[in-house]
Amino acid sequence: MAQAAVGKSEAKTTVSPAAVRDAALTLFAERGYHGTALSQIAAELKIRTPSLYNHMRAKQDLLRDIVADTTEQVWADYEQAVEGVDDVAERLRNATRVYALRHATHRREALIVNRDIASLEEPARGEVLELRRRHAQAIKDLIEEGVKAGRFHEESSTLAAFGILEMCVSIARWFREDGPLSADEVAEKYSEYALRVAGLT
Amino acid sequence: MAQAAVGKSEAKTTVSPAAVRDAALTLFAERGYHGTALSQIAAELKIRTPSLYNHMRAKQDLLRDIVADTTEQVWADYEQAVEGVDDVAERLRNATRVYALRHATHRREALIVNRDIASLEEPARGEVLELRRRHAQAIKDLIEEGVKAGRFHEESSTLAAFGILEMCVSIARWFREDGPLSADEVAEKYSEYALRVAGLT
DNA sequence: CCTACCGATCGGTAGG
DNA sequence: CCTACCGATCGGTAGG
Repeated sequence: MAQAAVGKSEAKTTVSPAAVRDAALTLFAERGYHGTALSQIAAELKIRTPSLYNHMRAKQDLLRDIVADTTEQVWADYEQAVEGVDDVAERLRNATRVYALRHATHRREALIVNRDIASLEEPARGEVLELRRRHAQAIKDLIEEGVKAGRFHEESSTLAAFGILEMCVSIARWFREDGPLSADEVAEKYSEYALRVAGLT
Repeated sequence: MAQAAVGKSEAKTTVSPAAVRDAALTLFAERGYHGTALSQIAAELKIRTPSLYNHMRAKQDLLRDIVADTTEQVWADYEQAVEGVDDVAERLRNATRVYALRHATHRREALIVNRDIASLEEPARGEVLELRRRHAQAIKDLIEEGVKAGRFHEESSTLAAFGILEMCVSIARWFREDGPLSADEVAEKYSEYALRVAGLT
């Protein structure tokens, strides 16, 4: 909402790359990448379509930046969440808490990543998918480690890992900042659900 | 795969409305509604784009039929799954089992419903959303009923219901018919996860 | 930041 | 089932 800073007045708005990205975030999340025209992004910023090119290179670059940055941040969240935590149940709790939290605090980004990856061109697409695989594998490994340690008792680690992750993704679909629960509270609940799915004893 | 029945030979294939829908299912699921051109659907059927109009009225009608039929079947599945079942835990187990099963056996339909609803025009869009709300509310009601009966102990019925449903939706993203687990086995596991999230005692 | 404009492609129609 | 074709719109460029 970089746009909000200048209001909707007639004041000479200087559009920035960040403002273009923000408008793209909103529209891609609402209508999808292919469902959004650059003319709509321009209209949101109250400029003409060709003027967008002063702040970006191509429509595809907007998608790539959004998806790549978000995916990298998800992985960084994970690494930070488990760093230095010994107990495997706490590692899984932390990992799912930050993942859930990101889906509540970055709803547009999450919706785009989960919907428009197919619209992403190579090589970005492959890189993003690889990072996502690594994240899912890390969750799966945590479950298996917990089972071996006798803390969890869910043997289908792959199914459980996918279910846990997608449960968190769902937050982006319904969470509202002005709803009854804060992002932190929702993240706390969903990390608890994750431990139940893993079969915490 | 109505197309598979006639193979890829040069034989005079008579395209049918069902074949057009099947090709649309595959392509919409892969690339999204706006990411799929009618020329691509025609190419899949080895005919020219205008010939499609002998078997359909408009591109939007293809989407509407797919989404509306699928949503109605989800609701019918639910009603059948809980009918005549007294125990509330068994009702939740059955309801989530059939929902999970449908996402394994009708992957393309599920992906389209969960991705392209925004591309659906009114009034179909509103009708579909209403039926989906009713389904989510039914799951939520089951959880609350179970809590009152002392069978479950998860108080956040809304969060749990969304989490459970979206966990099942995830199946459409990764399930493979030739994978290690059958659709029935996956559905069984996920209905068990649902009971854990609900806090079955 | 704009107007003017490009080729390509879109969904869909006419008329066999 | 086809060819021929429609107006509209797409992402993007030229050139101020």
